[in-house]
Amino acid sequence: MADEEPTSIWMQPELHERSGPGRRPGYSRDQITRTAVGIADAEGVEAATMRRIASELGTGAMSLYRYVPRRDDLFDLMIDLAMSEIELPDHPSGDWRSALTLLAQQIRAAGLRHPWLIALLTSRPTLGPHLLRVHEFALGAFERIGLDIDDITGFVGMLNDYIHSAIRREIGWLEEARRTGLDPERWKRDYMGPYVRQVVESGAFPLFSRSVLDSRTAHLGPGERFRHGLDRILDAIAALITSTRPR
Amino acid sequence: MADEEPTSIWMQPELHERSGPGRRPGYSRDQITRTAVGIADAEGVEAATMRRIASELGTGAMSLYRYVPRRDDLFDLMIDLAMSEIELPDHPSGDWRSALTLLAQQIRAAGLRHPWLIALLTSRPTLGPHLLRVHEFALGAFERIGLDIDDITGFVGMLNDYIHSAIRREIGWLEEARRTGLDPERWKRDYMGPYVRQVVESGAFPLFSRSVLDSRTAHLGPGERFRHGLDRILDAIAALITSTRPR
DNA sequence: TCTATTTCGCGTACTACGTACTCGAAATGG
DNA sequence: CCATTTCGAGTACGTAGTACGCGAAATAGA
Repeated sequence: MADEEPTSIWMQPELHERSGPGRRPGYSRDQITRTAVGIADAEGVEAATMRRIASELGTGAMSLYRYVPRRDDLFDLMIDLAMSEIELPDHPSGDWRSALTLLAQQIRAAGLRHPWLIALLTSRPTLGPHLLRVHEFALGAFERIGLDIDDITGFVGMLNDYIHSAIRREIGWLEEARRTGLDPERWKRDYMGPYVRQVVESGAFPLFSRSVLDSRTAHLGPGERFRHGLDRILDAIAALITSTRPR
Repeated sequence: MADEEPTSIWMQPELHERSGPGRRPGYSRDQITRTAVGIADAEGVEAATMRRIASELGTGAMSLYRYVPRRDDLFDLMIDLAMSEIELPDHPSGDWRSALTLLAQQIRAAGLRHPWLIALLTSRPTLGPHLLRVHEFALGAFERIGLDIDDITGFVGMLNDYIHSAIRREIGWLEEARRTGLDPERWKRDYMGPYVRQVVESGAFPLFSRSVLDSRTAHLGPGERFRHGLDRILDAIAALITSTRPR
């Protein structure tokens, strides 16, 4: 009857078990979302088109619009499905560093399993229930040591900023290679490599060049590098905690 | 003759003043990029289509492909044009904190002038000359106090993570409102507002709710909030510097 | 000045996207 | 069994990026 009010996907009820006449829905948001995630994992988020998802389900593209108002809402559902895979205790236990290290590694694992996740997550303001659950866990880790809510929010923000950026750095050029259709090794050697070499050899950016050439951490595996940076951030937060709350 | 090697846009020469027969180019990468930036600033990056840019220049879409191999390369050019507006001394002077504060505020100003900048910058690995210049400046601020190159890279990364995320937070939902076609006030009240209210009232996420309701920093203006978070990060870096380099 | 050669401008066209509209099919309550 | 309601999905529209190809323009050499 009336226009659907434009509001968050989380407020709009799913097609339900009703009482009353009429056909029963043959699909579900969850089923559609899982299909979309499967395609996006394998071929990139840009392959998860409405037509493609529908054909994977053996139906027509327009059928999906009975379940999801717009494609962007499907992105929100995909994000939250990925976040639902993050396994955390009901409440942070032990010291805050180990709780947040667990959190960070879970998010990293999800980000590697779903290379589109971080890009979507940071490109739209979304607040699905599982994202809220994870966020609440992070807030809880700091709350246990009695900090002000604004400080907590700030620290969780710092941590999130690092986690997201580090994952992006880890998969960024892999994704770029996939998008441009080259295999990653060729991309690095033929596409970006020559340009970086020219920049280095030009001598115009000596510190950048040193960071490319003289890195002692280059031998670290990706997981170790992530962990190293994470420890750095946690050190920084620890320092801020002791300095802002000496009373 | 031979296929154009797929390589970075910065390696591919512009159509030039040549010697030899043939027509002279009537446009330039710079002119095309400035047009694209103008459209993106006013109507969002998704409005800066090849057709639209071309029609703004009074020509056809395919003409642009004489100057830019793919639309993605145009994004790289747009990013670097925006970065070119960042004014910095040739070398960092004074203490590192004031140098980096200047840097951060310049980047924030550019990010507000060009609301698409941070989204593009963090969604693709790009290294244009002006981005390198800005990066080199940040590295230089730390180099003056005699740090190891890996530490410098880490600190600059921390700082960049904050700057980008903070700007994203500042303009994120404004951009989302524009994308969905609502005016920002209605978006906040009608779209996201009811959902957040429901989440808060459900009581399921008490710390998140407190961060929404009890924020003492809510009265701060955007610039002050940015500055406040920036000082926090610089404090954290300062603490790391004294702890990793007490010798 | 004429002409051969090179390069630019850009019209046409193809594929693929999101999604509005519509209506027949299906399933249930009475 | 039928009236009512809801789902499934085909068709179609507008808009992307961009491959292809050709006529127009401009210069170098004669």
